[in-house]
Amino acid sequence: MATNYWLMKSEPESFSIEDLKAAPHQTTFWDGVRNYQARNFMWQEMRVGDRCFFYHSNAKPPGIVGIVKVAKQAYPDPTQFDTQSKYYDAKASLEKPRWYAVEVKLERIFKQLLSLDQLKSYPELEGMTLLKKGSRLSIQPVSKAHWDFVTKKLS
DNA sequence: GCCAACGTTGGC
DNA sequence: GCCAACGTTGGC
Repeated sequence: MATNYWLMKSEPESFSIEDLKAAPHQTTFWDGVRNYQARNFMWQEMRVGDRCFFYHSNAKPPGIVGIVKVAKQAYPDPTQFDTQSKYYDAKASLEKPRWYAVEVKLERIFKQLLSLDQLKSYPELEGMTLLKKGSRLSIQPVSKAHWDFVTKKLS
């Protein structure tokens, strides 16, 4: 099956790409996603080996900072069952989990980030979900053309 | 810290 | 099933 491309947002203050670098096996479980569209992408479309841009949101400046790879297919997010967690969801049950997430592994950190301003400046990236007005989706698909363009800029 | 855009919840 | 109220995201 063809590899798909994605973009995943994280606020560096809660989890940065440096945190991922320092994590055991440079791998992390992408828990805490509580948006159905984002969940559906992880749960139903992401496959092991898919690659994702790691995007720092709410950062100075915001931008793409690296690439991660899907290391494990989606499974139920345990934080939804944990009453101590801020991600606890009373409407979720073990029999009927609501929230799923994948594991990702660090692939590379770019020497310099590609900032949101830069991304906006390229006509080649027109139509990219990230750049659409009002787009807040934290997990989003990236077209192969856009993926190739960005990785070429950063190579 | 502000606030626009968006998603979710719950009363009716 | 509508929609107002509320909460969240995320750039600025």
